[in-house]
Amino acid sequence: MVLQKRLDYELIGYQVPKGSRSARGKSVARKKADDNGMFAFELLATVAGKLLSEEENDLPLTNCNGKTLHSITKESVKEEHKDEEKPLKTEPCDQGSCDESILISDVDQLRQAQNFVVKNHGQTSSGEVSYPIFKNSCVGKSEIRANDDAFDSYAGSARGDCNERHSRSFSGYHEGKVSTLRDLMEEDVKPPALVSSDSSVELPPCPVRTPEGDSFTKHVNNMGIVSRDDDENSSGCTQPSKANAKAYRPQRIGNKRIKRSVAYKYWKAPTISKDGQPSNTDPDMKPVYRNKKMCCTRRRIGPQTCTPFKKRKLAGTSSFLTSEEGVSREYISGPPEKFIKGETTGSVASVHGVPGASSSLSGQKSSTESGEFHVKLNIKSFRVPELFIEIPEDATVGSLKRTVMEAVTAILGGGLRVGVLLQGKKVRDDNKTLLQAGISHHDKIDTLGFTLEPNTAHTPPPLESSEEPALLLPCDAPKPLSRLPASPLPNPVDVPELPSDHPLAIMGSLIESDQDSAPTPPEVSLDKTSPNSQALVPVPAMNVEALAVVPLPRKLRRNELVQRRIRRPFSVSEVEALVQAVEKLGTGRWRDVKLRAFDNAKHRTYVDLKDKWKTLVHTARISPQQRRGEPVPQELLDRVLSSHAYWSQHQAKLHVKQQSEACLLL
DNA sequence: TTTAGGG
DNA sequence: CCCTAAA
Repeated sequence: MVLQKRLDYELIGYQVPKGSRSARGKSVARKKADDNGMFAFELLATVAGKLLSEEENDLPLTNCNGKTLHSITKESVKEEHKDEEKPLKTEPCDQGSCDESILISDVDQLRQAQNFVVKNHGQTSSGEVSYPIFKNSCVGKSEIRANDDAFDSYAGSARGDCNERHSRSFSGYHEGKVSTLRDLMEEDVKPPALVSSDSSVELPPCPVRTPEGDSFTKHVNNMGIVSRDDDENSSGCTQPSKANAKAYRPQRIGNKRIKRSVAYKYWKAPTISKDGQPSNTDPDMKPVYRNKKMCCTRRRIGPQTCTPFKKRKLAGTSSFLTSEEGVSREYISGPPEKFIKGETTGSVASVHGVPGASSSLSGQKSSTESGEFHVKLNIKSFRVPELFIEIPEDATVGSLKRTVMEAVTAILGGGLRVGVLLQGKKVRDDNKTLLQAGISHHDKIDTLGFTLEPNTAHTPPPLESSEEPALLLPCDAPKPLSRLPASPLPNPVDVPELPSDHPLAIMGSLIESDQDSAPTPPEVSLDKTSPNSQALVPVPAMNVEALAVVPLPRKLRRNELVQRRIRRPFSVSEVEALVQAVEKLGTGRWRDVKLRAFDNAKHRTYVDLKDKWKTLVHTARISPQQRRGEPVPQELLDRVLSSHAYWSQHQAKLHVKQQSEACLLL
């Protein structure tokens, strides 16, 4: 099963500092195969945030060739919303040099913290999601593979925001100047091959016209993340970014492409612009172009800040790896707070996750504090613990189904409890906040999982301790997803929403489970050798990796052992044998009857035979219309009655005799 | 363990 | 079929 998480980021675009060359290493952030793709976004967001923070003020952008490019600031972005036609202006770099090292260090930090692997782009191996962040100073690529469907859905949702001010998505401004998560997002969507082949730039879903320069569609040449689109022609910096926006006029490849375009939020200009005016003062976000200085600042989104911008949320799911899943993916936009803190610029608001629980797709503006993140977790399925069922081969499929159902019911009948696992440890204190529990912490979030445990309360404590956790949902999931065999349960468990302080916290947690609709669990074994069937015995799933994480209390299982035996209706032949034996031995010698007629039928105990006789007598006394199940020949029933009468009398006689004897004794 | 009955 | 008191 898959656990889907939604993380909301605010980050949308950023201005690349002139001096930032750190990007030039063609370094690629690659996430481990088992990691969630979300990290890529985080990384991007972080980097972007760093860039922004470092260069709050307007910075000139240069392409690989050193040519000054148009710089885009948040403000410009804002303006652009209003006036799309307005071209961006190029600015000289006022600010001091930007230190490239910053970026690198950030990446390193991220890598350490998040287990990122930084590699050259080319090193990405199959099975891994590669997130090339910087191809080189001039060109950045982002490649992420994601499910198209998911993306589309996301895009669609984003689309709704298009009309709203500030909500417009832009993939980039001026060539190479601005790269956004969107770039990544888009790239992600397409398979690598497609990406590479596709040179066209994607437009925002909304009816947004790009100005001459198609600012929206442009990509940053210089640094940072550049969408592949730009790249297509030039692999790397070799290709100078096009200063002319026109050159980059986006091409629409298809609806799909368009849909994919992700809406990004714009950052509001920092409170203080270069000119010294607070940019955010303008509630309307009136666009202002500053030729010389543009402010790139991030604005905090929060009630207090009254962010004018609407946010768009990118949804990303950790399930990137498993495209086949068809799971909707959500992308995270915006860097974690953690990273934000490091920002130096005072005037700049840090990028942070969108607090609001508002659906990412909705594009609603979140009113929540910046510190709050909402994550949506969706457990699509879960795996059923192993069940061992012994059933005769002549049993019907229907009986098998019932048996399985009984076994499952026995396990789950008492209800389920949800357990939260963090790094394999159970979080027991329900009152803790996620932050307190450490879920918000990056380092600890790698593995967030859930367990579904049988509710012991209802189940009487049984005998042995050999139980295992009924259901354990491992978080790590990418792999499991792909290989889930599964047997899905009819009803997936849904975990609506888990708020988390940090979106990333949950990233690591991908829960997947399998569910198999099949009533017959894979584990079911049919014992052909023995005609007899035994009761169901749930086997602990401890041996399963996924399940092994946390041993659950063993008490739960007891009643499984005690599980009711499988119902095995007597066949006519059995009835015949029974009647015959009883006629000879009488009622009251069931052990002898058993040995005589059912010695080889291990699943028929003398109690069973006695019970059957009882029911036979009852059946014989009722009208045929009232009888159920396989009809018993009337002839047998007649024998049952006669025999019953005979032996009853005989027994009575004996009883009387005994009594009389007793009396005599007295 | 086996019986005998109620559930 | 289960559960159990009684034997």
